Amino acid sequence: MAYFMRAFRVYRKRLKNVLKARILKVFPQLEGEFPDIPLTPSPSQELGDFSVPCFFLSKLLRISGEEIAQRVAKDFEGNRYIGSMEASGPYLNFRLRREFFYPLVIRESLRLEEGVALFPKRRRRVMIEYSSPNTNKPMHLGHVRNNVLGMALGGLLETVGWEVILVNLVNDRGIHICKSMLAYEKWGEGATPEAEGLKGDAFVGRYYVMFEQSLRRERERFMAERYGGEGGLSTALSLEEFLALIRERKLVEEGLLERARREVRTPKELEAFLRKSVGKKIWREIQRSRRQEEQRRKELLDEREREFLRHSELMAEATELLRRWEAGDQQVRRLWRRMNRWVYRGFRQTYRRLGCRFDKWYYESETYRLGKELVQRALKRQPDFVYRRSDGSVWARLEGVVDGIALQEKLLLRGDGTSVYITQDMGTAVRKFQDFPIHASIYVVASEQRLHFINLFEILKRLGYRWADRCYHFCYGMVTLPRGQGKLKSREGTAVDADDLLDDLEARVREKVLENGNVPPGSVDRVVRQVALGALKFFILLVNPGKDMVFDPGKAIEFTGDSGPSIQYSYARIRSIYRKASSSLRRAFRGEEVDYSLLREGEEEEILFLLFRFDEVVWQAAEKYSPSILAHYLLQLSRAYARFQHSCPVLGAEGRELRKARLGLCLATAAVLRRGCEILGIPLPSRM
RNA sequence: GCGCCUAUAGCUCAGUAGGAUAGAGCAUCGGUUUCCUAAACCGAAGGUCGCAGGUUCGAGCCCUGCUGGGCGCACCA
Repeated sequence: MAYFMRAFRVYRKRLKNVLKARILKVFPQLEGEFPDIPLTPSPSQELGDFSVPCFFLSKLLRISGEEIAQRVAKDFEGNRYIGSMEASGPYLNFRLRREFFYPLVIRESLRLEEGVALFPKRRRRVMIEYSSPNTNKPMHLGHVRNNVLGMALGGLLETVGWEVILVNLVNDRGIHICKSMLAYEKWGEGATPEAEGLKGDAFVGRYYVMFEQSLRRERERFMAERYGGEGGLSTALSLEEFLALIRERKLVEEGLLERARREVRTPKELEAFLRKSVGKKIWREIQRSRRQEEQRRKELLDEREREFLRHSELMAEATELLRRWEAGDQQVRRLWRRMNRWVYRGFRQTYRRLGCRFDKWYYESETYRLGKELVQRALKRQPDFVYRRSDGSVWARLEGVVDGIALQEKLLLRGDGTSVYITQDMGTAVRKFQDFPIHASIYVVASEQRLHFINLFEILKRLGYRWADRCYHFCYGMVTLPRGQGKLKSREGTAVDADDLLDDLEARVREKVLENGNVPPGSVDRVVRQVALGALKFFILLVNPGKDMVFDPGKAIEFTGDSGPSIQYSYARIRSIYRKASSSLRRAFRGEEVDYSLLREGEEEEILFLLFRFDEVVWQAAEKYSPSILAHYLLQLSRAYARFQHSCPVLGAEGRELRKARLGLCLATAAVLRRGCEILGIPLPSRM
């Protein structure tokens, strides 16, 4: 018995060989330079099971696809694999022999239930860094996407044979942590998460928000004092300001402006109004003026912000804490350790809920100095690449174009010798390859950091690390709130907290579970957790990682339709059928031959052909780093199963042989759903 | 100002390395339960695939331009 699932691949190979032989019989001149056959599922069952678009040979043969298809199909007599062939335009459609194909699909799928691997081991290790939270606040929706994608990617790579090392690089030091610490020192009055009945990370996050709020108040006072009422100036122009700007620059006639004033209520509407009413040239001029004005304001605001930060007492205190932390001040370190412990305790709970696994934890407080040494060494050994400026700062001379992006000089050490973000990441990258014999290193980090990683990998490459081009930034899009609410801002407390989200989902699931009453009381809690998690994860995994996604906390996650619970539901119903099957039927199914060619309904066929694609889908999802491919497939299978179950009775089918065959189909479907969900990190309850 | 990403049904998303008539779900309207879990099933309606060109037997997918949206271009992380 093979230790991995290979029958599908062998079968596809044979199928192609048979097709190739047939084509060669008709076109012997193709011998020697035969291209790979593009085998695709037929668009509809009426046409056939599989199709080959014959364009792929028309260049070689210099015959139209139509004629090729016709000549290949003509007088085909059938063989062990293929029953019949038919040309339809340039497509060669054919049907498989059921008596051979069906048992193959079902038996092979059932082996998944016995724990058979999908692919052989590759004896290669890959490290995946994901999650990487800051320890000053709880994880929010953005982290949830990261965690869910990280785990799913790990599952996929493991499935295709990699040994996967999952790591978390915790950002446990820096000014943001000092902000929480300062607020706690000032206003905490010795409170603890236990005393407040709060999760540790939520507790600490509260002080971070407190700091930011006080800072905002301080900013407002400062701006009001220094700049009068204009303290609250914003970058974007208000309607009045926009109108005034256009008048001041005499860009359009007074009359038009008056009309605009009557018809328009917001800057956005004014924009639309003007675009319609003025010529292209003037419109451009307006756009340019507006941008100019906004740029001017931005610079002004930035200058004022810098000025404020220089004078801010709170910031001064936070910076002082950071300085003492770096100097190893015992008291500060004690507080830091204490607060971080609280946070980790909270994080571990959340990770447990989300089903995250980490094989190794890295802490920036331990790794942040590593990069400095690299820089110092490069400064000596590669002066043409890494050099010091007169102000003491150290730079990398990056140039050229990578992925369409022109590289620029990059700061590696500040004038005072301290390291910056990229310096730390350089050190950690090297550390990873020292700690583990890994072949590749993947970073699951949001797309806003694309440039950072391009720079990082390029620097490592220039420093002579061969593995630099086996580092990969798995970037995923931002999670945004609907209706232009923009980013989730944890500072302002507008972020959707991961724990709150799960709590909310669980409450809704619980209601439904209790209402349905299919779950024994002792299992309700577990099932509720599984279904809520399935809903959340599936919602995220369904979306292509590269794309931004809109998350509407109120509406986004439904338990109906394209959702995790709908897949869990299909699975639960199969388990239910199996539970209700008589023991004699189960025995017969296990012990006797089953005639799967009895499965002749369209609904049954649809499932069989989907099952047959499972290994390919997983392979492709892994190859493309795209869990959404697998997620969509599972949904498709689950839908097909629901249709089948609606129209084909299993236990009530006519005849014991048909009952056996259908039971096999159900269990094969369950096996594939289970394995697929397992890969993605989605739990499947057997009742719900 | 420069660069990267993106634009598919009212909304949220798919679209398999150019291939047959562009698909799901939600929402809307209509139907299905003495039957293995109605978190389901069936049907209707909904589209100039942002706009304009180009490449070829063929383009939602590739190229060019334009427009809208997101992100980036820190001695922040």
